[in-house]
Amino acid sequence: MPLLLLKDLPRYECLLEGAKVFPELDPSACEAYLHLLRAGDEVFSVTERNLAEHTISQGRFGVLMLLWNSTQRRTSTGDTDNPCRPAGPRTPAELADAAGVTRATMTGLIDTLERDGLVRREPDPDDRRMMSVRLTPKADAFVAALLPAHFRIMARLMAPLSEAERKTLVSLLTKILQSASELTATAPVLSASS
Amino acid sequence: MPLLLLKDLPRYECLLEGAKVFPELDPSACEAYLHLLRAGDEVFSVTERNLAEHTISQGRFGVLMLLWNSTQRRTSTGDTDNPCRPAGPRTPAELADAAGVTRATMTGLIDTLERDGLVRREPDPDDRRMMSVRLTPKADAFVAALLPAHFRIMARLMAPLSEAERKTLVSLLTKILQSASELTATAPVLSASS
DNA sequence: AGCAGATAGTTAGGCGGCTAACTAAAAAAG
DNA sequence: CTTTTTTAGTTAGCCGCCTAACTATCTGCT
Repeated sequence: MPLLLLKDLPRYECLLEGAKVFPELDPSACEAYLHLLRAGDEVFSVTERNLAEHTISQGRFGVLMLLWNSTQRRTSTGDTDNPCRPAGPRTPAELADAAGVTRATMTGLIDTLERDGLVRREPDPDDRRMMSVRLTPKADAFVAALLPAHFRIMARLMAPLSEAERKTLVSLLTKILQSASELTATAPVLSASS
Repeated sequence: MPLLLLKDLPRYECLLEGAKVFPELDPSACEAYLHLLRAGDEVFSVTERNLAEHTISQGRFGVLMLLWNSTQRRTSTGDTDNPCRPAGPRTPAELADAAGVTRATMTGLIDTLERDGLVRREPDPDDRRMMSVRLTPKADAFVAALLPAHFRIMARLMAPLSEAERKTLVSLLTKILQSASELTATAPVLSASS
């Protein structure tokens, strides 16, 4: 997320000082929060820069990956129950849900991908409201050429962490993800609650 | 970072399977990468939703915070060397640097804040190219009213983590931040390197 | 059958990122 | 002292995100 605020994260002492003014300020929570956003944004922008060299955005890349997974499934040799390849060709609505964006946004992404010749829209024969989105051969080659560098960057980013540290990180992030989901689920009226 | 791809993160077995096809794919690195982006995005959107209830975006909130810090310093009782309040009133260029956005973006943010009466632009008397951006009293009250809930949300998000876990998380994220900076600094030609 | 409501996709308009091009002013070079 | 270069800020235009409103189609109720 762009503009995640504060290129230089505040020192811990400053958070302690802030806690004197605002009793709600939990310094260690705030520090973790800021580092999480900062690291996420930085990592995001590193991969984004790599993708940009191939003239594609994170969003469109995500759509290609989702469709590519579907393609793989279609051409795979019969392991239709493989949980790694759950679905077949996808509709804009499915893609939007999987990517976590609105359908309006997906329309725009598919527009751009189609203009660039990476994707085709085909009407669904059974339900005339629906469309099927498919990768073109050009897109297959494009993704296959792109992925090695993409994976290499992930490996580079995580290089300083041992396997154990990576597991720890994932488990900590999972806990945070959990509490974030709960905050999202419950009515967001925390203005006065504990 | 909106659209960070994949609402449901892939299972670890699927990453292992992918590693068979792409030798560059480091499963634990990829898992950590995906969790980091996912958690960062989720946490971001939780706070964003809270801010949106007060009709302000993360970006504009960030600008207000930067300016608010300056204000605090100006009104503080003489501790001019306090590292927590490094600078005085700020120019658009300084704000852009501190927030990590371009000056063009900062112009837009300040435009909106000024339109909403939270900020004033004042010409610099010494250098007629420069502007000074200052918070209005309305903005002071606004920020003071907003921060408690904001801090409460951070605390809620990090609630499941112990103090020790938070320290661990911060240190792991710091390592990742470090390697991300190195990747940013070195010419991003990793297509063929190790 | 016929109509109300749900669903798929698009369109319109706003915001916040970006780059690139521009203006005005200050600083540096000659 | 003029000319060139650098710097501060804005503008214009693209992209991806959003919400809200709209069209077309399908589904279900009576």
